[in-house]
Amino acid sequence: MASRASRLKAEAALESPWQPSRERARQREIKREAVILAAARAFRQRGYHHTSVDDLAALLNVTKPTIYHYLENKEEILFECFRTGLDQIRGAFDEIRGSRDSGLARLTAVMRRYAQAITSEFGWCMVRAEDQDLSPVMSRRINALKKEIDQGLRRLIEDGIADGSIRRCDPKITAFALAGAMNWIAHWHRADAGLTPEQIADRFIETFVNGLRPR
Amino acid sequence: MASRASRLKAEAALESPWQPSRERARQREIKREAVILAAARAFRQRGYHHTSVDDLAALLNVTKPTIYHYLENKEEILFECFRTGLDQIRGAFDEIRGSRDSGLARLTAVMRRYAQAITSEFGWCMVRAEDQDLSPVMSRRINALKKEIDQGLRRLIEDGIADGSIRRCDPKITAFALAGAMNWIAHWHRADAGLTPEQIADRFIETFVNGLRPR
DNA sequence: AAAGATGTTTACCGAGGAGTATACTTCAGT
DNA sequence: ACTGAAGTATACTCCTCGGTAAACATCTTT
Repeated sequence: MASRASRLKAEAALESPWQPSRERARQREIKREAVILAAARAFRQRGYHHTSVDDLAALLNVTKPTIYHYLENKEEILFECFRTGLDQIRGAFDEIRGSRDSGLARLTAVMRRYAQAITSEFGWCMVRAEDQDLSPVMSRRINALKKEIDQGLRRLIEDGIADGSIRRCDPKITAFALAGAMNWIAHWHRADAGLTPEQIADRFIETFVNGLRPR
Repeated sequence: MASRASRLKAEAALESPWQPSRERARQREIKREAVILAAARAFRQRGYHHTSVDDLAALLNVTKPTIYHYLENKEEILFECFRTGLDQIRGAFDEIRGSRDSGLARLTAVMRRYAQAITSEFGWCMVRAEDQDLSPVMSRRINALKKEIDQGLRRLIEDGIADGSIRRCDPKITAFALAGAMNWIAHWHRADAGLTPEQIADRFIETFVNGLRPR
């Protein structure tokens, strides 16, 4: 909507001599991210549908049209929260890319970062936000990211089986179990009390690695 | 459904001189439950906030005030969906009450029923519906039920440790991991394709019991 | 058959909230 | 200082949707 003008502008940005000053663009980006962070917090606390754009604006000491100056609509706000969280987890996979550690070692490394991401401000959005609140296009983009993470987990499990660090098992179902346990952290974890993300991750790893049956 | 109704009618006919009113109360209960079931389906498919009471009414070929004749408000509809799902899981614990099996054996029995409940129509409501959509009073009731289930899992794990069927571990964190993996099934399971609840449960049990490390 | 209870509908209300038209303000570059 | 772009606010619009009043219909009891 406001988009046509700004899209055209964005396209022209590299060509035109009248680029907005670097500083201004930076400020804009900072503000945009502030909106997204405030939204992630509010969504986690009150839920998406119980947080109005006016609420967000009030949290940032501005008014609603200001929010719309930085983001197209409420859906885009949610999408960015979603994406930010998922990107953190994808980052975990980037970090172990090229590592020569065993599959299991790499898997546990990912799980530690995973736990951090899930307990971050954006954890809620990743886990609780619903497809239904996103347009089909955005929803597909999110699902692609989620699938990437799922495939990454399976791949690590397969690698672990291949190198002998992980017992022979069904990578798909094992990945589901792992992801489920991790994602669910967002439902019960409270930052103010209890275990740190690292502690949770370590105990989950212990649980999954050793199994319930006595050895 | 029709068969169930007529069976109940036959039973009532033999029991009571107040047969008509009994029958009526029964019909009322049946309709009330039909609303709840339709709601559970719709919530799972479209989400709570994207399902209006008018939508529900349309699904049942009635109008909105009819819905309100059977349930106080939309919150109560959600609450009943929630409760129905959670009760199924609580039922799993009732079934093993008094069993002399090992802790691990009882735990796996519960997990099988748990998987069934989670993949039922009401699975979504248990897992995805948000506290925020319930009044504090209802929310507390739901949380009490959830806590009961959590305590039940921990108890089984503790029993298993005591009787030697389960490795020494932190019951709290283990219960969280188990519940998380199970609850997450609601996010990826599609009834029309893939594994049955029993198959999922069995593979999860295998995963948790044996662990990732080769034995 | 009348009277009441139960069930269902039509037609409405009012709140909340997403999004916008438009005007005012600030600031960067000339 | 002047001009245009960027940023912000005021003051709306419009629509969805939860909930309800009151009438209409049907069934039960006497």
